[in-house]
Amino acid sequence: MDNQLEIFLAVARHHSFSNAAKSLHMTQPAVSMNIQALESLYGTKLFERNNKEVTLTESGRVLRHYAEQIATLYGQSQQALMKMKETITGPLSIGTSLTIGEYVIPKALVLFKRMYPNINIALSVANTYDISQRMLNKTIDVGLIEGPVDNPDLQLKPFMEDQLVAIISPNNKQISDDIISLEQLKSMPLILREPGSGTRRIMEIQLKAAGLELQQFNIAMELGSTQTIKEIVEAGLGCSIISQCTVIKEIEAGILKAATIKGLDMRRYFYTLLPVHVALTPASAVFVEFVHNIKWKQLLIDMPLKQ
Amino acid sequence: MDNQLEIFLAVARHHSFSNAAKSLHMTQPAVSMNIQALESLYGTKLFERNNKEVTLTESGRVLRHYAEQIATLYGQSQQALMKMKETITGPLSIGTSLTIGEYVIPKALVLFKRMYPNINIALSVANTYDISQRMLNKTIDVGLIEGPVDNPDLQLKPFMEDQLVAIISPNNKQISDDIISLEQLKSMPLILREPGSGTRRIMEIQLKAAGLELQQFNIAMELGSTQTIKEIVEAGLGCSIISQCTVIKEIEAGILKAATIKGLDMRRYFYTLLPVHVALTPASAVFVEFVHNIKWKQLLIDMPLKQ
DNA sequence: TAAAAATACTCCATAGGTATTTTAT
DNA sequence: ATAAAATACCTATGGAGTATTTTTA
Repeated sequence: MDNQLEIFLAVARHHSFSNAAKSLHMTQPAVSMNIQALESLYGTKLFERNNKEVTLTESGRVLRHYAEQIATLYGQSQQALMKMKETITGPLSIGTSLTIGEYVIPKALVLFKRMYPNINIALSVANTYDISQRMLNKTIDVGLIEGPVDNPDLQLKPFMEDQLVAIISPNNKQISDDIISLEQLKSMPLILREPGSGTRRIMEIQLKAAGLELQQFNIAMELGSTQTIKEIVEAGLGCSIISQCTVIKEIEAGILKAATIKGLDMRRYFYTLLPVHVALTPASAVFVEFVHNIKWKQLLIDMPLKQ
Repeated sequence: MDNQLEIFLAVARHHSFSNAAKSLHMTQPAVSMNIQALESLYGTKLFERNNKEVTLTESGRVLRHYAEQIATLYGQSQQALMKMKETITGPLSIGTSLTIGEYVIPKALVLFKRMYPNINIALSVANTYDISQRMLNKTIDVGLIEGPVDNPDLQLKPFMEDQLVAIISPNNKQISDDIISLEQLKSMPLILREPGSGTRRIMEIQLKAAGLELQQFNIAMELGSTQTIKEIVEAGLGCSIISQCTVIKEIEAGILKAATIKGLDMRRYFYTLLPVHVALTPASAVFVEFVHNIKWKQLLIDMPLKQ
């Protein structure tokens, strides 16, 4: 609801600016400013401040009367919209590629389930080809994948930008500035995802675009598990090239260090995969909507949900 | 009221983002963004956009139901607070010095009267001494003055910062950068307010502080009318030193050019003048409150009310 | 192709934080 | 002296504007 009225009500309830601030998870000066703004908006003092007690003025009491009604209406409107979402029910089968299924979707599903509690989600993780096949079999409703699928019965639409980054141990002092050169990369043991994975594919394409071959690098290992790669890099046994979104938490925590590769454009997109000619179930429709409109950056950074 | 809901209602009413934008005096992209923000807040599409028609979704209709109630409550709260202000009545006699009475107070009084329609204001303009005398006679309730009054029965409190600036004709190409040096000032015919005026007093004090005397300047005229001074300067017959707040409009319009004087701190304050031991009438109390809390800068710049 | 909405990009205002001061008991 | 609110100052974010692109009837 209107934030200033909410602050006003909190102050009225607590008889204190500082306590209201605490309850609202903001600082006391911020509360003061908001109340002053309201007071100047209405042209009236709303609180009497004697420094042991904050009490409503007569105008303040009048405003509280309305503010409380407004607050309950906001609450009711949210409940009503929530109710509408509860009417959307049914099973929803989602197929995702490995990276998305492990690192991108989990947090989003929590949010989605909170919004649509009566949609029952089944998530299966597989490679891009399998997902496209299941889509055609109609064993999944929606696919979330990293790369292209060439099938006239399937449609792709990007929902999120990702970027491959080089990751190294933060103990490695050679790399500064969050930028790494191709020469530096060649000099280090490289740990990669297995051939055929979406991540690997993008990397090969981009290297080719820059006139390079993987053979020129010192490939130490090829692994099917993102988690294993991260642990090996963390142990200082080499560097890897990997989706940014899989290492956000480790970078924040200082466990790993990420660097963009000079001269390479490592951006790529994640896509929703849908059948072209089949009508969506309501559950699928709202899920696809949701996936395309959610603010992924905020979600992945600000919601460090234990995975 | 909550701005986003207002925008939402406008779009619902107009069945159009662009028309809603016009009615709200904002741009179409701004409206789009606000609706998108609401939609992502509630996690639901609120409008169906087919490019000839914008219609509410079912969720949108639900939200409208509540938004309309919220809107009327906001309106009612304002009316209720307004009613309270209408209960404050009676005469209010204000005495001001020349600059304040001519250039500062008029716009504020319009606002004040709108807030407290049943307070009847009498404004008299006089010099600081006369005002202090009338205060002691109790022929005025509140004084607004530019300088100090030394009387134990009267109290002063600053309510606004002002600054003296040099003003010249914009045709004068010698002065650039909005800064003028004392040497440049000495070389020009100077038109001043009469001795004894608050403006003149401040200027003399500041010059003395900088080790200068007025005799060192080329004083061409001494006038009791701010308006006349402005017109003479506008005609290019010299420069003057005058309250910034008296020339805001002319500077905006490019009729006059203002410059701060290098090396001099020409700030000064305007004060409310009240009796120390006399209880204020409600009308006086709210007026003094009003004068101290109003955002003068915005008022003087943004509200070019024909004076 | 013509309208209306969405996007890209830039800039400025403002909201909120930290640090400090003022106030009142 | 102490606790609470106000103020000063700063920074970052977001909101709104302009210009442009996309959409779809």
